[in-house]
Amino acid sequence: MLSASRSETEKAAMPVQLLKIIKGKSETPLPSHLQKEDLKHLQEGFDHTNKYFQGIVILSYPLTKLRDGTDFFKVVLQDLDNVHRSSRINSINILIYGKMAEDCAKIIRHGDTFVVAGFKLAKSPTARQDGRHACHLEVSEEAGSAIYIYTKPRTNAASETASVSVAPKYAYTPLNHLKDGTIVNLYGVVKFFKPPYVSKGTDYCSVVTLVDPSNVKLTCTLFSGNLDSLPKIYKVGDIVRFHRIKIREYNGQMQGITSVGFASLTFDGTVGAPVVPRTSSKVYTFMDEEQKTIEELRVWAASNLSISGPAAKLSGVQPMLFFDLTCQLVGKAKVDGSSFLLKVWDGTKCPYPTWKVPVEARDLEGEKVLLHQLRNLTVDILVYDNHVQLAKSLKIGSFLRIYSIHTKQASADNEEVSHIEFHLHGGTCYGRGIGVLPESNPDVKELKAFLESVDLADSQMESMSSVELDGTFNSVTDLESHLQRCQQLSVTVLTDHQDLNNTELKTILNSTAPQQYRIRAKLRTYKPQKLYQSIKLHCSKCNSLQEVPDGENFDLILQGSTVTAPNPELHNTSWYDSAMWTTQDQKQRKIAIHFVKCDEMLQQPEDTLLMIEGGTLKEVWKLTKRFKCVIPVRSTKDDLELLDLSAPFLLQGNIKYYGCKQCSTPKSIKSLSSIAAEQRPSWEPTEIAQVLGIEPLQYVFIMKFTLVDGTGALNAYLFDYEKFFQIPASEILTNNFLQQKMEMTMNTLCPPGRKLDDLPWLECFIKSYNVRDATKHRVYYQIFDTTVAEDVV
DNA sequence: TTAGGGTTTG
Repeated sequence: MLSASRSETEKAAMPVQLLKIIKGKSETPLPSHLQKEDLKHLQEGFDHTNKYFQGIVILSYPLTKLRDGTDFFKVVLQDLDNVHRSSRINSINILIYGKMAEDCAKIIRHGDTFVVAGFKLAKSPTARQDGRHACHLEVSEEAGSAIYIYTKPRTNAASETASVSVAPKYAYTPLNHLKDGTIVNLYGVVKFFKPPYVSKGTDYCSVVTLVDPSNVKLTCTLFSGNLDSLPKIYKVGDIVRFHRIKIREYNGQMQGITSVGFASLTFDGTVGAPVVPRTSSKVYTFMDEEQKTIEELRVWAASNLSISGPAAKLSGVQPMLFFDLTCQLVGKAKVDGSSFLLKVWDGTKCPYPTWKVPVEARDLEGEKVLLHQLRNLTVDILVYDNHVQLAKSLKIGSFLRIYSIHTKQASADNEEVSHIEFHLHGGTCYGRGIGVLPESNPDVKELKAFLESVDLADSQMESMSSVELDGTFNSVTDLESHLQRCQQLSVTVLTDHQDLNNTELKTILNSTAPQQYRIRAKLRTYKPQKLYQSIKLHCSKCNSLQEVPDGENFDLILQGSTVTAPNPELHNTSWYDSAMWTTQDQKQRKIAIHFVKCDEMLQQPEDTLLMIEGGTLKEVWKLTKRFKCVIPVRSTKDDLELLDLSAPFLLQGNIKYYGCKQCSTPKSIKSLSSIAAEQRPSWEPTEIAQVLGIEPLQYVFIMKFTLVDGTGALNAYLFDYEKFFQIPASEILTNNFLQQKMEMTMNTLCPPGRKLDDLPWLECFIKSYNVRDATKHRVYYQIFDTTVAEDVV
């Protein structure tokens, strides 16, 4: 009986799902706009928009149907925060209607933590009899409610005996085990995608190619009449979970296609980013196992998926290329039957004159004042054919990613100089299309912050490339002569091997690896174009690479650590003095700072290492300005300990030092006392890491250079801590001057908008090496013993 | 049904 209802559950396309819980705390955060509401505030007349109520399931009733056939499910939640208070009333009835009732009934279990948002509050007709809260909460999908259920991992045995229902346990098929004619659940890393577009039939279509650690590719063709139910993929590297996708053989290869009940979750593929699913489902399962899968796929993808294409800014565009642009829509206008105009900006200025598509003023939608203010920063993008319908529906002010825009150099008869045109051609090759990004997207947040910082007075200047603004070049003529010089001499030099002769790229490409060569070539293009994206963290022990975590992530970890108050028993020891205070605000946060003594003496602030508990990001940051080193810690019962290794284990100056999660075995904080015993400790990060059992990660530039020399083209990787650019990779993220310097260097090595003939030469030393796995063998190239020429930097 | 990845030619 039970097993029958279970298979029914799985067939019924029912994503009822659970979020995971660890150490009593959910790791999957609720949407940030939601705020917790106390039981006592659940009263008529209060505004409950953007509020959620959370309680423990203490009772649930069988799923029933109302007279009109609607499913109905009632649960009772207890507010744990109120259990020990004087108020007698600490439970409330929740009435659930429709599909949500059915979904919840299937997975809910006594003791689960139940979160409800978007509820309607009404007088409870049974309050007198049941002694519960005077109001009840009504929830349904139609009312826009959302339910999140946090559950502890349940064993199969537990679910077999669960009295209410059985949580569906999904099995996921690796991509190398897919069989024709089956319907499966799977995970994959997005290798390629076409954002949803209007098909020639009745539906939207999105094509997605996935890979997984089996190294097998699967291209899926997804259809839906509802744009929202297609996966919300924003970039290559995103991770998806598909439920109930049908597998078919097509042209000798497996292919995925939507089947009844298809559902998807999409996750940011960045290592260390919060694991928050993007989905249109209000209710879905998500447990420990799933989170682990995402984290593993991220790590796998970081070292196995090629770095995503250039995410160019308008300031970095070159003629005759295709690129993706993240931007904001400022205006739009109809042009003719087969094309439509979008006016967008990203806060930077295109270094070339850009074309303006003539349209009737009355056809132009958008705020006139803003369109005028931004006239020198917006560009006109003409979209064609199948993209017109979607473009028409876009809202002014929304944030877009336009994929595979084509830049074309052209000149009108009445123009002396050529201009650059932006086209989004018809068709969907290479993922060409338009995607709308939500405001919660990290790239949008970054763009918004940048747009807000743009000084419109500056943008009125006729030309604003970073090179000219830098002040090094006083005029365009200076820049020209500088570049001319670069065309004769090499812009890079070898630091060794000067006696070797050059080898043509063609010869290298036809040779076996491993070997080393001296080459003379031009840098046709490079990735990533956003230079800060070239900075990664490298573990020299396990050789892994990871993204540099963002400040937001650190802030969250710090916030999480304030849950544990400093333990006064650990204060004032032989090797540190402690100070503790409580903030005066509502939160009454406790902060403790432990000043490490050297040779039993306190040092000058600029020589002092301190440990902090309960601090905010801002406080930690301020301390780094005044003290030599800051180590964020938290109290345990009998010792201080480092925070999670997703946070820096040490901050020194502007630099955050991270440890490798895989290779570190954190030791007791007491180990630091061995350095503190020295008379004048230098507090070297490597030494601190060593005594704390941390394998430090090093900041490194990773770039892919496409080099050409007339005989061939090859991609060579640059893996550089400092030597090539003569800029320490560890410092560039926090130093504007160094960022400008690096941008200028790249503009010299590969000046934007130049024909191949006009590019400067680079002298490089490269080595080839083999990379083999079960199915493939490839030869890679890496640049080494090379540096940017002195008069370039 | 639609599309089935591998740039338009405005």
